[in-house]
Amino acid sequence: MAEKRYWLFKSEPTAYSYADLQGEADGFAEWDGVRNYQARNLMRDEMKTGDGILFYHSSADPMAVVGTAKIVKDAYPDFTAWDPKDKHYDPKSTPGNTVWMMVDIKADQEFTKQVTLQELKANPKLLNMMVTRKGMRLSVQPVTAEEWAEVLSMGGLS
DNA sequence: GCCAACGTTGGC
DNA sequence: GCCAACGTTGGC
Repeated sequence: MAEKRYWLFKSEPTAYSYADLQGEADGFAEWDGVRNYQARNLMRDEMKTGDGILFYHSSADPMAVVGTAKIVKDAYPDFTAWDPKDKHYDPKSTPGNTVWMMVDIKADQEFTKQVTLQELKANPKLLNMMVTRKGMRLSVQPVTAEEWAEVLSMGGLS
C-alpha cells in the first residue's frame, strides 16, 4: 500500500463548485475535461484511490480552498474526449488509443471556514505551495503532507 | 476587462 | 528543432 498523497484540484465554481460535488446523485464526480499533459501524467501515474484533495475555487469571490475530497477511482480513459459533440472533444484521443485520462472524486469534509488565496499567500508555512505562485495554471497540483495539514487546520478541520 | 504567464500549434 | 503567433488560464 503506497503512502497516501495529497493534491489540490482547481475548479471555477460557476462551472462546477464544491456544492455541486457534494450534491452528486451518485456521490462522486468524474473529473473529466483535463487536457493538459502534466495534469494527465499526475492523474495517471501518481494519484491513487484514497488520496486527499483540497478543493479550490478559482476565478471566484473569494478564491479559496473550501473543503476536502478524496480520490475514489484510479485514472481511466476520459471518454468525453472521444465525443465530437463534447466541449472537450479531442480527435487525437480515440477508444483504441486513449490520450486523456480522468479520476473519480468524492466530497469529503467541508471547511468550517474557507481558506482564501490571500490567506494561503500570507502563511509563511505555505511559501512553496504551488497554488500561491504567480502564473501557476496547472489545474491539479501536488500538495505536501505538511501543506495539507496546515490548510486543514486553517479551514477549521483538525 | 485587462493582461501576464503559460502551453500548444504550425511554418520554416 | 526553432520560435512566433495564438489561445487559454486565472489573478487582479
